[in-house]
Amino acid sequence: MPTLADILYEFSVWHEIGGSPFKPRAYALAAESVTALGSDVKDTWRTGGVKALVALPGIGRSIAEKIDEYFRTGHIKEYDMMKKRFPVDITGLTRIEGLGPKHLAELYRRLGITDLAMLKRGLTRHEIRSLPGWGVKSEERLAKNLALMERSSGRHLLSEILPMADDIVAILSKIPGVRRCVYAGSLRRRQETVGDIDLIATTDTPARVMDAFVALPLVEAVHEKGKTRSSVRLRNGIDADLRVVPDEVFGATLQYFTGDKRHNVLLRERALSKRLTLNEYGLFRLAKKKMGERLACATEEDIYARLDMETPPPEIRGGGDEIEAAWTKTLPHLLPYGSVKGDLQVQTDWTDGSASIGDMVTAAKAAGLSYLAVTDHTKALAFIHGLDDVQVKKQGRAIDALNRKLRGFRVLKGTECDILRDGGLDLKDSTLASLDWVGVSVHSLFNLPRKAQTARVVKAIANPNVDCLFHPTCRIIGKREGLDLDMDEVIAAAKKHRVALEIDAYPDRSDLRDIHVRAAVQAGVKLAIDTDAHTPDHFRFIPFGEAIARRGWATTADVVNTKSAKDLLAYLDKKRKRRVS
DNA sequence: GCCGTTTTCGGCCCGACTGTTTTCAGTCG
Repeated sequence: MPTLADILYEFSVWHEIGGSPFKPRAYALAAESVTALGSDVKDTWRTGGVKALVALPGIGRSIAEKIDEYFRTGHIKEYDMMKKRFPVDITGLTRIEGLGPKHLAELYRRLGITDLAMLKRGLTRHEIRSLPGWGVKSEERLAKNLALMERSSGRHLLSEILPMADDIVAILSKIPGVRRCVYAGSLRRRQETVGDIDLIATTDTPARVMDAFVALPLVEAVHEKGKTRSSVRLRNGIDADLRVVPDEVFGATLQYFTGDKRHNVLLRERALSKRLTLNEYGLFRLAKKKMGERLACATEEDIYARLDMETPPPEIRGGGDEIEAAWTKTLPHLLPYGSVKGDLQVQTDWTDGSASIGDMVTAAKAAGLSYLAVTDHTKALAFIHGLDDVQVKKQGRAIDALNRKLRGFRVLKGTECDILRDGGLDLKDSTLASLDWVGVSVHSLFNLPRKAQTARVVKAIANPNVDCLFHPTCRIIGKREGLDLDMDEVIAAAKKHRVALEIDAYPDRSDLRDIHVRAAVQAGVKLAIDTDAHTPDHFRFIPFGEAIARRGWATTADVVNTKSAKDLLAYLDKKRKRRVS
């Protein structure tokens, strides 16, 4: 059975083929909404049923009932019927650039093409060029884009793409005639994964800049090349789009291409309601359905201000309630980059880290931090020689000795204590009570059923010696789904026991993710932003953790390690009085 | 099908690029 998002997307394509004017958009937006929520759609449904689903953006009565049917029965009758009448691998085929609903319908009706293999056969036999509206060029283009799709590397972790994007921006900035150059899109919004690189350049000589762009050595193939927009495949398998505009409309273009799509649709609808129209060249008055005077274009702030809104930071532009908050001028003051003062999850060569405590301190200092917590694994992780109670005490004495030598930097004694099968902990309470910072986490039995897994985690954080739940869901992006946890229950337990939830910034973890951060913040649960550093080089992940916090609407006050070491220890002292020793 | 600082009815974002078209349809972001 395809995923829920795929099904909604296929409905959208299906209605597009059928010529329905507005249903395609409705289903497409619902599909995006479901994708953005991930597994939490099912949680929402489980706790609130159809009624709770309707409250989600882009989901109304009709779609909510289909989702309900999907979760209850594993099928959607209307979808199955649609599939019978149009047995086409819509999701698979539309991954090819330039192949949309109308073409799919044509290929199926005239040639019976339903999947990639049949499409390839049609291409080699040159059956496609003779279809009405098609020609040799469009057939060749389809073949080229199919090959590019097969060699595409899919979505990438933000941390992989960001340095690459910085390099490309630097290269483009040197093209003669370029005044400003930045990246926008999902990169600027700091989404956890990025599909392509959206670039904006301003210039008075667009043609020259475009010629230079598509001729760059790092460009492997050109999808499109126009006067103001070009799209290319880079040699590393990633697509990049460049938009070129006059410098004076930079703000409008930046707003437009930062997105996301739903945010922009809502914004433009809001503009329309004020008899204005918004595009990548500015915000204009609308007179007799024609564009009139330009009201704003230089900066994003100008545009939002003319719509009587605050400017939402890019990280929270998702087409949800940031629009409402911007309108009512109640946007939160998100935690600024550079706010984290210490890293509270660091592994050393006492277990599976690569460097000594001293070397990690040196690297943390160089990264601008003023403290770190040494949190080596515990003995349940035998294969990496996790520490037992005696070794933890011994490490503590080593840290005391190191602290006596350090100036302007503090090393906290900590642990990443394993959560055992029954929710018990891998170190004695007396050992835990002797530490400055106790993190706990799951490293085994990832597939326990939801009820048992939730009970296990909740029991662990109910231990009064625990300060933080590390990488709470244990997902690994692209590899491991993560624990089946009732996050509402975990968040409620964290609140009750005053345990912080970690934002593990290690790129393929990114755990908590944005929506759970948001739920934690709304519940008044504190967060810790850590890198999970295993080498000195890993402290560079901190901004990625800060980005997740920002996407979850967190402020400085929500994150415990924005405090100085002294304030953090004072804060933890209040908890320590309740500890069992 | 969704949605509401104009609305429970009647609206629904906007422009660039391509190819096959002599004025536009399809696709994309």
